[in-house]
Amino acid sequence: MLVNAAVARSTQSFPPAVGRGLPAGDMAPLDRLGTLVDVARDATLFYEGDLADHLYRVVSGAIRLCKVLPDGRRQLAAFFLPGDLVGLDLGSSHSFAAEAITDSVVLKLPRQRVETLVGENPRLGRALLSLAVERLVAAQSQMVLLGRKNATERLASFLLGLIERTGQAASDRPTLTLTMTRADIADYLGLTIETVSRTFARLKQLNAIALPHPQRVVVRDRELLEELAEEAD
Amino acid sequence: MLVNAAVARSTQSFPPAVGRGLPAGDMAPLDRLGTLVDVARDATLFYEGDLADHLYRVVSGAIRLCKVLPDGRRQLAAFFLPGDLVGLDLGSSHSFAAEAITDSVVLKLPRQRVETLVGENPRLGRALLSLAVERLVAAQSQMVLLGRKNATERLASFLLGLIERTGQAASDRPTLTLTMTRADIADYLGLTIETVSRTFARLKQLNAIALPHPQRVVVRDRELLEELAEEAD
DNA sequence: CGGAGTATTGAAACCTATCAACAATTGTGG
DNA sequence: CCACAATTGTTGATAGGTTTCAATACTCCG
Repeated sequence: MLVNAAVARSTQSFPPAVGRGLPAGDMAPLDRLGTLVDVARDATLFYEGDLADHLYRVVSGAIRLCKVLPDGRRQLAAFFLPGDLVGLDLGSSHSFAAEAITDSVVLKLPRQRVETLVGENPRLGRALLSLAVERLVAAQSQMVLLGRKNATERLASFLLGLIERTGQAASDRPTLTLTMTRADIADYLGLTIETVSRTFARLKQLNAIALPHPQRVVVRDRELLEELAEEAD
Repeated sequence: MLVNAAVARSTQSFPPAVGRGLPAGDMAPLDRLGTLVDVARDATLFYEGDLADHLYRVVSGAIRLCKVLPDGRRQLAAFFLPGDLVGLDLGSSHSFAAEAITDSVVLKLPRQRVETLVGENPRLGRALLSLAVERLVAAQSQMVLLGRKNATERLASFLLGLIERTGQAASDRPTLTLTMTRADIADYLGLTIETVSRTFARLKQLNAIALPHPQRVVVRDRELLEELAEEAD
């Protein structure tokens, strides 16, 4: 499951998507420590209930944060892409599990080292606070989606969010590669896989998107997608 | 709307419910600055889109954090009780509005002062980070509720959460006073007022609660309520 | 090429929303 | 303190979107 990867330390820079809000380079000190770890598809970074004694930075691949209810219902709270930090709830017990959606590489940072670093480097502390707040705002916006939006609005919002996060925002006809399955999307949007599938069909029929392949989405009409998403912003 | 209150500074200590997780007294420095402000029922602390240039601490009353979609659908992201901090997303634009549920008093802290204080006092920064993470975890747990739970499970979870937050946890037969209306509860749980009302009736019929008054809930069977809530924890 | 996993599509059931009427509570003024 | 009006909450009947159950198609890979 968790296998040490070829230790390619060096001063490599990770893709964006981290402190998309404010401080960018302030997170850099974190990359100086920690070990690179390979995580196979569907392997677990940490389980719900585990002590949160490590912080992870996604180097490549994709991670899902999820919880399973006693009767098997599942809800995803977030998708993490390269550059993202996983496991901010340091010190407590994880209330969600983290699993690899595809074969991934993560940088694993011991909690203690992180805290030492934060103690020495106030800017890093500030950057982490900004990041946590940013995540909180995103979570609240997902609460609006889950609480009040219908299936079409949910999927449209999801696709628009992916466009933002993957840096396709500038493109006039953004193309997305969905690393996650319909089940993951469904559990993230609070729907079933069947409804997700039907809703993809609806978006296709409305000419908002094309679906040359189940995993490949071509946005044909971004404005329409935005109307369908009913974003308040 | 926003009226300056009698300036009762002093070293009064606010009710708990703040850093319920880890650092408690580390938040204290915040109370040294800022002005007390009266907020009338249904008045607005800040609107969605406003620049977040103040942090608020609830002294008395209750605050709701909410967003309204273009067509009028509303979703609440949080209820804030005495001791809670409102407006953590300092520096950006508020993505949610904050409104008083009842006549309330809040301590209003200018952003700049807060940031200065954080710069001088690393423990405060750490406390704010813990708080933000705690909020994030709560938001994620609310995502499970909104995405996967039915009406009964939602209301049961909501009542149990209130018991925790209001310090009734120890009581064998906790009694809650609901300061918010059915509409607020509905918009927090992603339901309609009718469904909330019917679900209260169901909980009453199951003898999980008694409802001597629409605003007063007596928990008659906490274990049953916990079973009904289907909490994964 | 064939089998496992994944995605799509159809029909029926179910839970919640909607529309509507009524009851209870609160607040106000006489 | 009562009466009325306005607000808030409850309850009923129906409609509707999503889920569930089921069958079929597609994709990936050995």
